Amino acid sequence: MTPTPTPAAASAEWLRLDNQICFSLHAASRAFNSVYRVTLKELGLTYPQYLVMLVLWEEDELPVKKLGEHLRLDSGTLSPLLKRLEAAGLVRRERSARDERSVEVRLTEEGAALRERALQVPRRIAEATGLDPREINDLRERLDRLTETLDSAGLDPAALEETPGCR
Amino acid sequence: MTPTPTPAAASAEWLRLDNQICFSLHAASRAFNSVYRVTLKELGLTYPQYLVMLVLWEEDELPVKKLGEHLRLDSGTLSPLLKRLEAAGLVRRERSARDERSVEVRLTEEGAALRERALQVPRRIAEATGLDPREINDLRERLDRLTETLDSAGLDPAALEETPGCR
DNA sequence: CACAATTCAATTGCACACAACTAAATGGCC
DNA sequence: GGCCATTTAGTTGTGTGCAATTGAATTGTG
Repeated sequence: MTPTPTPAAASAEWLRLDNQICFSLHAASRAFNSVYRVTLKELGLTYPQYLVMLVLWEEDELPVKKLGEHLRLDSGTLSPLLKRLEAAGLVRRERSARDERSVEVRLTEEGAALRERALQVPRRIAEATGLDPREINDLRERLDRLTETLDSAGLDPAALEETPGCR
Repeated sequence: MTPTPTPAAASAEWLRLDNQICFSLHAASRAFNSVYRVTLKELGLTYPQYLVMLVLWEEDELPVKKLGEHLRLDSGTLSPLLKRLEAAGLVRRERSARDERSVEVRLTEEGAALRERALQVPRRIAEATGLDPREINDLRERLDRLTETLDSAGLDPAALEETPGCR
């Protein structure tokens, strides 16, 4: 099938393979998102909002900055998202007294209470994946390692230089 | 650590596990997206636009509908995206003569020529993942199976009913 | 032929995601 | 104390992603 063809043909082959892998990741990500959307609809949360609530259910109160580090999201994404959560009555935002640059995000009673209804979400998602906990855990570890590798590769500008064939 | 605790505690544990898995997927997806963004910048393409171009480099011409089936995207996403590609001079859109509901998308010469410069993209991405082709293929297959399972689970409204504990 | 159901692309509205920028507050240094 | 670099949220602009709707074209049925 691929008997070490010419370099150009090999690149073309890679372009097809790449086609497959980026399709796969893109599709899986959106399929997951879709399942979460359906499941979270009755809680009135979007998927990213659910992620924020997950952190808050563990931490109870923390500045936007810390939230962003947990979720790898910047203020451009979090500011409007948190405003919507505040408008929904699930969180409060208030300037820190100690450091007025910082905004502390904390759960309202309503927000804390929502956790009870959210307890059923993970099981539903796990069922939808059709995987057992061991497989889920394995996939999670792979994805974490992949993310770490991608981050370190992506943030390094030198990586672009040391790649021959750019010109 | 988890010696078959009370049901409520078990759900709480799942909520933490779920925390991990959805973080992982979310982060991996965006990390990938980020690497593609950097790599595609010099081609003047976004990641979804690159996906569209990949299809067109294989198919050369096809209606928006088919494109959407390949990519699992609807016209709400594709219409503005294709307009941008057209504005960039990479594709042409024209009403089909046979069926005037349909819009045929085809590459311009410039769009076809861009393929040459895109040939180096897959290798860069593969390098950034730090995985060998076998591992990439394995991951791809897992993701494809997962997507298939998620889609069939998500589109079935009965799945919500047969889940006890919703009330 | 007429009419209803279907198909297809486009549009609208909402919610991320992220780059780039702004503005306020803080901390370090002289 | 005064000044400057840094930190922190927020804002703006662009580009998806998707649900819901619109409108034109086509197909099926009587």
